[in-house]
Amino acid sequence: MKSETLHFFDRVYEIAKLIPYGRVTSYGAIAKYLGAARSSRVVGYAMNGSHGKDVPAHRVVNRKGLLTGKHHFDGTNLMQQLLESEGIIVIENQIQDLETVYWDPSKEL
DNA sequence: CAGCTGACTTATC
DNA sequence: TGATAAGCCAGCT
Repeated sequence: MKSETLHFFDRVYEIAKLIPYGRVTSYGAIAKYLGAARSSRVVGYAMNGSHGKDVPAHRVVNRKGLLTGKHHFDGTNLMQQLLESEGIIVIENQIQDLETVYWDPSKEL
């Protein structure tokens, strides 16, 4: 079971890729699904390495539905544009109707 | 080589 | 009930 230790990043990428269209999830949700609910920081940090990959990091937000990582995107409101493009309402970097678009891997998977 | 920071979350005071 | 502290892993200085 130790071989899965370093796969934390890869796991995050896998989950992020599984996020359905028009849905979003939180770092903690992914972390919890991986068995490390308190390692949510690592999930966000993993997104740092998602650059150049097929990981829809724009679909991953914090527990409050706030686009905390939007600052890390190429432009400024790119993350919001992508979410709105999927039918998600985003105002002031905060997702509206979060409960509606929220996607929990622990429940859906 | 060693310590700090960071796209967060949960628990405690 | 609101604010503070600690925890986690990996990359970077």
